[in-house]
Amino acid sequence: MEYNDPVRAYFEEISAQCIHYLSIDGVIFGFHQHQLNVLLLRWKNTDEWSLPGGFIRKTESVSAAAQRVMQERTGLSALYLRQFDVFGDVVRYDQAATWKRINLPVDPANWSERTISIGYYALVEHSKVVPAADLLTDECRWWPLDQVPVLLFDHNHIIDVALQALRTKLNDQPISHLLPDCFTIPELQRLHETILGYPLDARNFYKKIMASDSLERLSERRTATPHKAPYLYRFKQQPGELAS
Amino acid sequence: MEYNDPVRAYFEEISAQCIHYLSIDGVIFGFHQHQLNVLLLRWKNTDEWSLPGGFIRKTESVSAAAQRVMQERTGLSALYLRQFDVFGDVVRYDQAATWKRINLPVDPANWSERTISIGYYALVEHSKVVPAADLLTDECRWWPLDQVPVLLFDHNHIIDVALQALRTKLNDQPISHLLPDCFTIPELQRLHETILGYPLDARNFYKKIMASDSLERLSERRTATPHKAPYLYRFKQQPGELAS
DNA sequence: TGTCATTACGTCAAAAGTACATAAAGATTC
DNA sequence: GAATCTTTATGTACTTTTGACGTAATGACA
Repeated sequence: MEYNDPVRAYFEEISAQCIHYLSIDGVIFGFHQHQLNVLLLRWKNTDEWSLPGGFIRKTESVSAAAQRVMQERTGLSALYLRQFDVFGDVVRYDQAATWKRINLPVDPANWSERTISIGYYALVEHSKVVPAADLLTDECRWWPLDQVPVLLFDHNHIIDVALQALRTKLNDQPISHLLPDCFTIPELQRLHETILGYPLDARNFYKKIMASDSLERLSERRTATPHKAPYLYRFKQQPGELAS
Repeated sequence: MEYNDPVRAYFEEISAQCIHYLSIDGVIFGFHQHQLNVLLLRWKNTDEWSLPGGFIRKTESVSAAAQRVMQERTGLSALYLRQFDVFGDVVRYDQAATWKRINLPVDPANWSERTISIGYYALVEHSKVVPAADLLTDECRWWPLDQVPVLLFDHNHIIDVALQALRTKLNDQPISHLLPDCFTIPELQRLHETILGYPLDARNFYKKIMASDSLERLSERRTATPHKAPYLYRFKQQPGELAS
């Protein structure tokens, strides 16, 4: 209806330059005000939301495609990305109903009958993100994880699986990429509590983090706090991983 | 050269019925004589080996395709499968050299310039497997993991990644699917030692396994052993997972 | 000056992990 | 048949990790 030439050109470009049947879905996690957030997109002239995603160009690696897609929505480069699952069922959601919800000018006989999606999650520093919508969407913004609406496609399910993968990862190692470079121990604790979904004992958390020997304490403290000023810390070596 | 009508028909069928650019590679692990083995295929009229693999039919889920591919090589159904990574680089290996090595009648301009592979590993009971070659191969057999030759494509790398994923999984839970239904504790210990790559203390291993409370002891013992007959055990509930 | 929430670090006991002992079972050797 | 040898099954003692809880210092605010 409201779709114009750029949109049609966009679809034609995808058709011509990208790998059919295969897409990337990205769960971009941010941490803000004691809550895990995910970045969602609102489709043009609708109230329907979905995860960011995209297709893989024929001359582009899968991980590069994931980087590109996530980068376009966040404005950030060198994102921390992890491939966590593949969503490859033949019928992943009600396609006819979905096309209706988003008013897409798609000829079902023409556009792919089926898409296999490679799931990536990204961990980003919330405050650095500048959300940007794409050609098909009007709005890109953070949603607190517990307020995410019923999404398009099977994206609620994909978020669930991504969160599960994130929790599993947290059991092994402290997670840094969701926080600014410098942070306090209590802030890190809030993050862990939020991801895990249950409270932790501050004293034991402190001990465990210290025992892991992965942080270095800076001389500064966090000022402008109503209480005792906590020390700032930084991860010793940014656990140097970029893509899968 | 040696390829005949069935092979050409096979390629045409894949072209017509399967999803291009996308394949499945399967690392089928077996355990035999204190060694981890993988099932490999020798390509027709060559001494070149590769992992089993295949393409995904347009009306088939990815996990079903993985099941089918692995089932065809092992003769087993309801395999324990895990998707462990996606291999999506644009250039995964030297394609021209590879086509030469396997003498395939492939027109490079025609056949896919690039394939993204979804990696699955399977854990199977070695003795139950009846290795079966496919149309493109002459032979299918077990290879001890530490004797695997230089494989076609990037398959040595894929095996490395699969093994790493398997080891990570082992840290969380004892692995059952590589053993027969009934087994002794020392046999289970050998398996764990083999996967991890280092020896374990029998007494501590016994204690840990017992503490996990996942085994039930049968009244029988393993006879025909040159030493004290060990008890047989079985996993309490086959950790009921089939596909991803 | 005292109150109060919060941080930073401490204590102690239970649980889990690690090193090392030992006795019983079955085959082999003398 | 007795002694030997290897392997299994279970035990003990010590160490490290984890979990519950105590408390003093800090800084804002009443």
